Order: sequence, then C-alpha cells, then structure tokens
Amino acid sequence: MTEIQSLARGLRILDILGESPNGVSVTELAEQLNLDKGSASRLVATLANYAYAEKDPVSRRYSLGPQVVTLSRSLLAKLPLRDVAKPFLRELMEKSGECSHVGILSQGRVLYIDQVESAASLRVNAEVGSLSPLHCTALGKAMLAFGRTPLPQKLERFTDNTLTSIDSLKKNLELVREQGYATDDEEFDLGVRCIAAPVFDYRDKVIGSIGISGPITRMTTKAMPHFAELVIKVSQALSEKMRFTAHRT
Amino acid sequence: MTEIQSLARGLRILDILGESPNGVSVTELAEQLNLDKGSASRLVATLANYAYAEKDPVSRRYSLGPQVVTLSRSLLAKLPLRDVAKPFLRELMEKSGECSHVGILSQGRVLYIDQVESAASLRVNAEVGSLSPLHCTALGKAMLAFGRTPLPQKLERFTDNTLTSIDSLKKNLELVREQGYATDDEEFDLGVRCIAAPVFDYRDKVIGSIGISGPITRMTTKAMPHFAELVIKVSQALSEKMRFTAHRT
DNA sequence: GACCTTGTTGCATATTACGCAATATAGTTG
DNA sequence: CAACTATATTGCGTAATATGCAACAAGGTC
Repeated sequence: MTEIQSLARGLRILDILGESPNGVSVTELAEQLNLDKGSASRLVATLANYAYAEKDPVSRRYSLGPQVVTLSRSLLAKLPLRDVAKPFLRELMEKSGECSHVGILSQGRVLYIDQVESAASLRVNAEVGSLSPLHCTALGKAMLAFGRTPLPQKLERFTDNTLTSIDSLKKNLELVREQGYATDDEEFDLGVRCIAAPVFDYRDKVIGSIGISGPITRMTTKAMPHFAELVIKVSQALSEKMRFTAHRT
Repeated sequence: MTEIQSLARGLRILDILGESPNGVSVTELAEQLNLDKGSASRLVATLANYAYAEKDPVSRRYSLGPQVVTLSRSLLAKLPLRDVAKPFLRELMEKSGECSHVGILSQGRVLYIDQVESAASLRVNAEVGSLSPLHCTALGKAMLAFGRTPLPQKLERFTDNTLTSIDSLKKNLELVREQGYATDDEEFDLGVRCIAAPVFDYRDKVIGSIGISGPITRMTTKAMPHFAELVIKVSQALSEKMRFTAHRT
C-alpha cells in the first residue's frame, strides 16, 4: 500500500489539532511529527487555506477550522439510521425522561450519531461524534452481543465496575442475548447507567444500537426492568422500520 | 504563500466526498480533479488509512470516514459559547416551544454550533454544522447588524422573500439595530420563520447569535413580538454570562 | 466463460516537498 | 525604549516523492 506522505502528515496534523484544546504552535507541530518547522508551517498553512484549520492571528496558534464541522454534518446526514431513528429517540426520551442515543459501529468503537436530550440531562462524554469503547457501554455491548464483531482484546478500565476480563465480558454478553438488551452500570462514567438494544437491518444484521442513559438516582436498579422493556420495544420498532429503508448502514 | 499540492488535493477530495451523497468512485474523483486515476487512488487510499475516508468494499466507492465526526466534536467542544449557551437554548425552547439555535460567524457564513429541538420540530436545513448565508437568516442578520463584518456582496435568492439587494438589506439591518433583534421571514426556507439576537463578549464584540425557528403556523406575525422579547431577554442573559467566560470565541 | 469496466500497482521521470539557513515578527526583559 | 529571545515564515538547492503511463488485477455483465 502506497501512502502519500505529505497528505498523511497533513492528516496527522488535523488529529493533533483535534486533541489540543488550546491550539498548537508550529514548533509544537514540528516536534510531534519530527518535522522541520518550515515544513510544518507550510502544511498547516495549506490546511488553513481550505478551512480545515484556523489560525488565531494574535497567538498564531492553529486549531481546527469550520470545514470539519461541515464535513461531519455531511456524513451524519447521509446515514439512513440517523434519520429513521429520530422519532424513536424522541419517544424514548419522552417516555423515559432520560437522554436517548443511537450509535453505529466504527473503527471497533461505538460512534454516537444522534441523541435527544432530556430537559435535565447531564453532561456526559457521550455526545454526538464521540467514539466510545464497546466493552463498557450499553450501545457497544448491544452490538457486540448480537453482531459478528470480534471481541476487543484490550479491555481498558474506566471505573471500578468496568469489565476488564474477556471471560466476564463473554458472560455478560450471554446475558445480553438472553435478555435482549445490554446495560452499562457505571462501567464507563461514574453515576451513569445506560440501557441499549440492537438495531437490525433487512438481513437481520446488526447495524447499530439505540438506548438511554441517565443518573443512577433516577435509573435505579428497581426501575431498570421497566426502562429495559421500553428500550427493547422501541429498538424493535426501529429495526422494523429499517427493514424498509435504503439498504445502507 | 506556498501550498503543499498533494495535501491540498487530499483536502479537495474530502470536500468532494462531503458533497456526494452516494459515495464517489476513483474515476469520478480523478475527473473532478483532473488527475490520473492512479494518483486519485493513492490519495484517497491515504485518506482511508487515517479514517478520513471509508471504502465500501462491495461498491468500491469512497465516502467520508468517522474521523471527521470526531474532529468536529473536538472543535465544537472547545467553543466556550457552546457550553455557556446550552441552558439558555433549553430555556428558549421550553418557553417558546420552538427549536432554538446558537451560531457563530465562520467564513462569511453562519455556523450553527448547537441547537435544542422542540418536541415537534421540523426538519430544517439548519442543523448543527451547517453553514448558512448571512443575509437571509436571523442568526446571520443579527451578527451583521451589530458586528463589523462587511456585508456580503452577492445576495443569493432562496425564496421570494429573500432580500437580494444591498439596499434592502441595509435598511433591514437598520431595523434590526433599532429593534434589537433580527428576523427571517421565510427568506431562506419556505414556511419557516426565525428570530435571533446577537451575543456579545466582554469587549462588547459580537461573537455569535442565538434564536429560535419554527413554522409560520405557530410563529405568526401576531406572535412575533412576544417571541422577540423572549429571544432578546435570553440573548442578553447569555451575553452577560459570556462576559465572565474565558476570552475566546 | 469471455468481455468490459474500474481499481490498484511497478517503474522511470520530473516535479515537488523538504531541510537548512536567513529574515521577519512578536513578545519580553533589562 | 531598546536589545534580546522565541517563534513563524520564506528563498533556495537538493533529493526524495508524487505523478503519469501502462500493465495487471479484480468485479460485474452478457
């Protein structure tokens, strides 16, 4: 596989810009890429020319440009699941009172492609566009349990509840298949519980998952079965609708 | 200004991918860029290597990859206005019953950076991430009227109501300054009215605008003053809060 | 199973990006 | 306010790299 070097470098710069909250200077870029300052300067200037990066004239530091937002929107707008899921997300949110999400599998992680927030939803790190691990999220486990995705080998720990051994994960996925829904019981974010169920397409292939998340104060262990029933119902209705939708993601 | 050619070409490919709903073939890319098929193939393969593009194995057509979504999220998360505006958006939505938005100026257009949808909001093309013209949107006109942005010279027509002459726009902006809020009376989308007011930072510089949009059936001419009052109030409270926030966008 | 369309790869060449060093620009300190 | 430091940009020669062509491979169709 032949790679275009300077393009690859430009893309790595974008990655770096994305990870740097306060912008990046040309010298910092050059250091991180083991490049000459001059080369880094020219590369990032090119990115800025096309609005992929933006230069703060006063600090002369670069950050991401608006074009990435536009691209993201283009991508999300093209996902049929997103459109179809919208009313179901609303329904979920209204009936549960909690935040609802849809996600798809992407790069061995779960990509949140849409959400509907409840009136008093919390700030979780599960915003649209975030890529979260599969093994410690309800959306992720729902897809793992019903799909053909190989299990991740590295199970990073995020909280005390995170399942970090393959065996415990496998056992958990068995339960998910029996129950028809997956949970995340403070396995990723402390104080947050989630429930999710898979979404299938016309070939009964898992194409994503849908669910809700909320604080443990409202999503009590007692209330979980009730929430789960709701999520399952909605996920099945959504799958049904996806059957009659254009056959793409 | 020296531009890195192959990086620029890669970025143009991303632009094209964003505009193509059904993916793009290598030959189509080569045509659009006046490039050899081989070069186009290598460029887009590099993009795919870094998850900026994705290749459908069966159709062999390329589309945008998940990394652009992640980048977009990084950018939006870094905007202080977005965080601060969130509760105000909720308030606006709840009190008006309509969809609320915040936007900033970007590339001579208005970039919608967040929104809160009402229970029965319509599908507008003002989703998060969209770049809309300034002269025919309430958010845009609010920024034009109170900011130092030069007026756009080309006023594209979208509906019968679109203001397409500089004079009528200037006159309208005068009115905006007098009233303290801007409107979009079906000037961009048929059947949709919007109201917006500017948001200022600690230096009384316009950094964005906030507003609501809804169908003309609910946002009647009669109800507009009432909505406007609400929007102004919220925008002022938001500006107040932005005064005490980190001094960036 | 042969044909046609489309994508990928090998290779030689020339363009292009690179690194170095010099210049310019900001910010800082005496 | 001036000298100094740190950082960004630009000119230029060179060498590496991307390019275009053409051959090959892979899928789809008839």
